[in-house]
Amino acid sequence: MTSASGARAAELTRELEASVGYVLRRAQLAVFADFIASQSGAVVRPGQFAVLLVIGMHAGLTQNQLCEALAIKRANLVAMLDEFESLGFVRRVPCSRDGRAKRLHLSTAGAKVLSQAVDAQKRHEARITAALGAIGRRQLIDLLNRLRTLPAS
Amino acid sequence: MTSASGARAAELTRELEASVGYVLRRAQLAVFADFIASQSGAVVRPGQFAVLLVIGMHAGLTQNQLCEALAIKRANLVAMLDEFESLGFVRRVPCSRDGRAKRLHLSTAGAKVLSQAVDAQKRHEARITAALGAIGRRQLIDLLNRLRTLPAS
DNA sequence: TATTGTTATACTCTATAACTATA
DNA sequence: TATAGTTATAGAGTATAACAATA
Repeated sequence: MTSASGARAAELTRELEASVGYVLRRAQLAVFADFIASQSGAVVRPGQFAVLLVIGMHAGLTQNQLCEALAIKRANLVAMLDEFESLGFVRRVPCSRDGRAKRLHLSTAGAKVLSQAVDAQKRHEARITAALGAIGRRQLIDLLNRLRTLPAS
Repeated sequence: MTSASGARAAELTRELEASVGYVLRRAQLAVFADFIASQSGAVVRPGQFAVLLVIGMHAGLTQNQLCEALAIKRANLVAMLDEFESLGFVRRVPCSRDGRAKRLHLSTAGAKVLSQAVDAQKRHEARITAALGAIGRRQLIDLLNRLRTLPAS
């Protein structure tokens, strides 16, 4: 145990710095902040970016498919789509084959916003590559993907 | 662009899987879920664990020092410490040298809860090491630490 | 019966402004 | 004046239960 007198911030977290969860969380916050800072004009948050990108790349997918792909709850997608629809970025189109489902499409305005966000994201990823190197970036993604399938307990 | 008909979840996120931010977030959620699942008895969330651990390892540090170390807002620490105090885990002791500050200490009960949480965290980290290997784990932490200092813009 | 989208709700995490008491 | 802790508040993110319409 260390005396608290004169303790500096870096010292206080020494034990936590060896914890994957802690370092992972701090890095994730920094990356998201950089993602936000990279935006110009209309600001799209990471979750919104993911939704717009998947709709843009897979026009006509249903809300349920989108939720399963991004691991978000159906109930939580509703408000985001309501906002995108009110901004004229996304259209919900009744599915002809299944009267319960709605297919999602980007409007021209939505495609433009997505395009700007993609440009910003490229600058953002370029800063990450500058920090890690291309090889380090690839290693990081591989290591993170291994964590996504941790045994349930 | 891919047809949405018959699209599977894994297909829909193909573009995002190359994004560090997306993979990082998904991994962070999985790691935190595993951290929670590793607990037995009293459940401590990751943020609570960090607070208890830093107090336990650096008894007598002030709330402000704790906040700077963990990058949390002073205002947001108050409720957590109120809860810990009401549970008898933490004591706030007026600082003799600075009448504004309060020094933090774990009670015996708090130390016991922390000890159990540390045991759980060791099992949690062991699962991570099993998934990544010791070398992969070290590489991951190094790569993540480089992301924590991304240029502001 | 089961599923899709929806509503309502609640809890956690985070952020800002303003207050108080001290320095 | 500046700082430490606090209060109040608001915005995101996430989770569950229940409902209507449809399968």
